Amino acid sequence: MTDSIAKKITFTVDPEDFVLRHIFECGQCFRWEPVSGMGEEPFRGEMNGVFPSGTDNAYIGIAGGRVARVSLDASCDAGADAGGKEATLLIEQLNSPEESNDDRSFWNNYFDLDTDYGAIKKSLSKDEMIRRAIPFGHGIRILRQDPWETTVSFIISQNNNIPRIKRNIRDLSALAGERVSIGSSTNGQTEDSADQAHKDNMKNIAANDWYELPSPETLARMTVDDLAPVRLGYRARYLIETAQCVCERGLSVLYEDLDSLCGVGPKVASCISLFGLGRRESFPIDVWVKRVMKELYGIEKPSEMAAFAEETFGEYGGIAQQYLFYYMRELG
DNA sequence: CGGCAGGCGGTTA
DNA sequence: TAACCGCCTGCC
Repeated sequence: MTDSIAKKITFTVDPEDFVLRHIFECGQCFRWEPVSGMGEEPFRGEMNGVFPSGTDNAYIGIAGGRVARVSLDASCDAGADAGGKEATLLIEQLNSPEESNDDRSFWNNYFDLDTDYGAIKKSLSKDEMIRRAIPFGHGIRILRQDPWETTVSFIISQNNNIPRIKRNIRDLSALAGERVSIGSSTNGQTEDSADQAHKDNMKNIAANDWYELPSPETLARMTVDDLAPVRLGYRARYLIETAQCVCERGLSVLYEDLDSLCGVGPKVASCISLFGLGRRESFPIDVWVKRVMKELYGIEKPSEMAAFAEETFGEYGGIAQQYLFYYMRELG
């Protein structure tokens, strides 16, 4: 990474409520990868969520058209008051979108830094299971992601695994998205598919450059054949049809409207609401949650889980879901 | 080789 | 409305 062109933005955060690994590895986002220490070239290989030893506090990724390296310095100590710890969140941003005049407010919003997670944890701790789950994922925060990106991401996520979801999103962006200009990158274009050659070519592009997700307008004009190199499987048609709907009607904020999109059912609509629309009460029910609900609360019927979550977790259902997820993951 | 992965669409009772 | 099945793909 070329330090000279990076814009540095810092925030003071409470490390108890802010852990990059918890934020980026919980399955809410798919465009961040762990990178090794200061000053080194970022490594963006297929990590499958595994960290190189000792380098779990820096990530590189893209959000809101901004490519950035994000790190947290853990070397901090208590302030004079209240015994609260502090850490510095450092964002080294490599580019700025054309019309952006306030990158700082973008990241402040993206990481939802005005929300007091300590208070949320306290509220959720009224439930004994959540109280026990929190230590395993205490630094989670629900990011405020772009609704369209969230929609695309979670349509792709169905019946899929995280490494491939990440790869699909990256390849889709490389194939059809706008290249992000960060000053020193190579140029590359591909058109038709001699399959293997195209695949290799695209891998090279994706490895060296950053691309934004294609817009609804771009995707709506594409065909399943156009998207074949990305190897989305049956999800390609879902994406195109959804893009066409969004172009015609806009992306609704209503759950019922989201649910009616092609390739979007209850789980994906809940994820869009939670991760893309800031609806913290939204409680996505996936296979992991079903296991948790059975193991910890003895609820076996999926049809009863939403109501249970609403009663038990209320306005913070989505955040409770994240703590439970980490709890379950740790316990295996 | 079959099983499976952070669901959904479509079809049946 | 609940239960079932097939699905692209990649990895084990």
